[in-house]
Amino acid sequence: MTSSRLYLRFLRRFSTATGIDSQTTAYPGAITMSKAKSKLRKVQDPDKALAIYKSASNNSTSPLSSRYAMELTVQRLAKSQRFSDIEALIESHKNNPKIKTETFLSTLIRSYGRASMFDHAMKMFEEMDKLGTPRTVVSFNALLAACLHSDLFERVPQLFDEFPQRYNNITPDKISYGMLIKSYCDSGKPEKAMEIMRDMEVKGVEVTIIAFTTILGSLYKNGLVDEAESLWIEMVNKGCDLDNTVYNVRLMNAAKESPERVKELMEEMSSVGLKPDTVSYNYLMTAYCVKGMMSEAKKVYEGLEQPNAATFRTLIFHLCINGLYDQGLTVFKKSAIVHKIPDFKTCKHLTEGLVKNNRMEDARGVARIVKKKFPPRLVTEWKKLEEKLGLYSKGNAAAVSSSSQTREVLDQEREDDV
DNA sequence: CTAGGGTTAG
Repeated sequence: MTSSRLYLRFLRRFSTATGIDSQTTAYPGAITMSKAKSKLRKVQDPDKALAIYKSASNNSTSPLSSRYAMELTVQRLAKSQRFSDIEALIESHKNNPKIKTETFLSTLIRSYGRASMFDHAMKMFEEMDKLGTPRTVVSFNALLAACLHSDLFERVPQLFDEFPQRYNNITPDKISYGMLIKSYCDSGKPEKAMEIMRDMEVKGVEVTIIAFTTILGSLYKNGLVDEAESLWIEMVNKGCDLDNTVYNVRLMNAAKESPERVKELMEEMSSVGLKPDTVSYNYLMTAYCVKGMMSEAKKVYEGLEQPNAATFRTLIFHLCINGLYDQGLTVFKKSAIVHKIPDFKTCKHLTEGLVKNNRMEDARGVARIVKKKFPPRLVTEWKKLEEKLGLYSKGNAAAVSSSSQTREVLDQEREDDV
């Protein structure tokens, strides 16, 4: 279920916001914003996230890192459908004198977008006159971003038509156009996005590498490979400053073909002076996975300095598909230690596989980690699965302690909590 | 002191 749908459901149930103070405890000791960020990344519990954020929010710090910390906090709250808390948190920033600067206010608009609360984002945008904040393309772009993150693709073209007319200080720029392009791509209309691109060329608005990348990815995803290839050629001929992300989009498509094709493209990347990154290697790993070459896939994983959440999700999922639950368990433990455990479906696969192989103790070990790491809503869901699998039914109840392997992971967790 | 938009779902 998307967070925007959850939000709509929430709206039907509640009409007023509640304060956040009654529900949170102060986090002991002030910490720096960068410390807060690294703590926030590890924490899923929305109350802990709020407490960490509050303990850092009063320190003098760069707007960029405080924005990031706020967005992390908002995302944690959103996962638990704590929309009134999100509102209270974001609205509390209106007391900051910086609210009169457009960049600061735009950050708040974007944060609402992170929680799929587009109506709140819009309300903040409309309040700008009252707050005395100038309104230019900066806040307009923030509003478009909030719209995209709220999955309201069809509203972006609408805003694009109406707002520059309504507010004479708003002139869409290359980034506004980039988001218009993305809205069409997200709604599965890359042709329409191509039209906008041509339109930009006529109007003399720069088509950035990011806009190109958006369209390229959409063409590939919609199976328009020939169109994608000719767009790529066009980009190269124009002398576009190619970067990792655009190559990664090409690798995404190559991964559907073969590992060899991926390696070929990665070599091309290197030859133009780019260094394949974790995302690039993830596509190589994926290419091996879809061919069932799991030992090759694992080699790619083991060679990674910084495997990310997608690395773990993809590898564990495919190990499970291939019945390699033991290896899946090992990789899962690794993912837990670095706070990047896979999604619900993958964890479910793994646990079911372990149960099927009578590895009840290991299955319970996975379950314990999952319950510690998932947001509350998913934990509820997870407990239903445990019930169904009979994870703690009699006969299994004797061994309530988790296996020594998974206990190590949880011990590590406790150290992190201090 | 000029942000902000793009890539991984099996």
